[in-house]
Amino acid sequence: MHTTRHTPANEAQDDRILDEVRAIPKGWVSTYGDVSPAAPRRVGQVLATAPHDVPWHRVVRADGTVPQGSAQLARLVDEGVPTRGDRVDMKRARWTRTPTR
DNA sequence: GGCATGACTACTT
DNA sequence: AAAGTAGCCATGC
Repeated sequence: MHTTRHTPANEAQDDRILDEVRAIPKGWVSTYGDVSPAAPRRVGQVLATAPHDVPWHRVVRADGTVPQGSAQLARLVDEGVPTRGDRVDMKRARWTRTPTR
């Protein structure tokens, strides 16, 4: 099927990633693995160049640590995300998108 | 076209 | 609990 269309990478995949991140409610967080199980590293690379309407700070590591340090943690705390020291309390803050629909 | 890099994850010591 | 190792996808040189 003609492989990729026109531009770098599967634009669709990157778009889907951004869409997932936009869907994370305020006060909650998601993990790279949740956004893209097959390519968690891809998520970070996309977020690095993502538009400002994307709540990048709501994406954290699976163990609750935040890649962007205090800058990111401060935003999360400000939104009411439960934290434990310098990491997010994943038991309470991890958000799973709405079930298959 | 091969090799290194990155906002990762899971498994093993 | 912490550190090391291997696996993963796409990008850039």
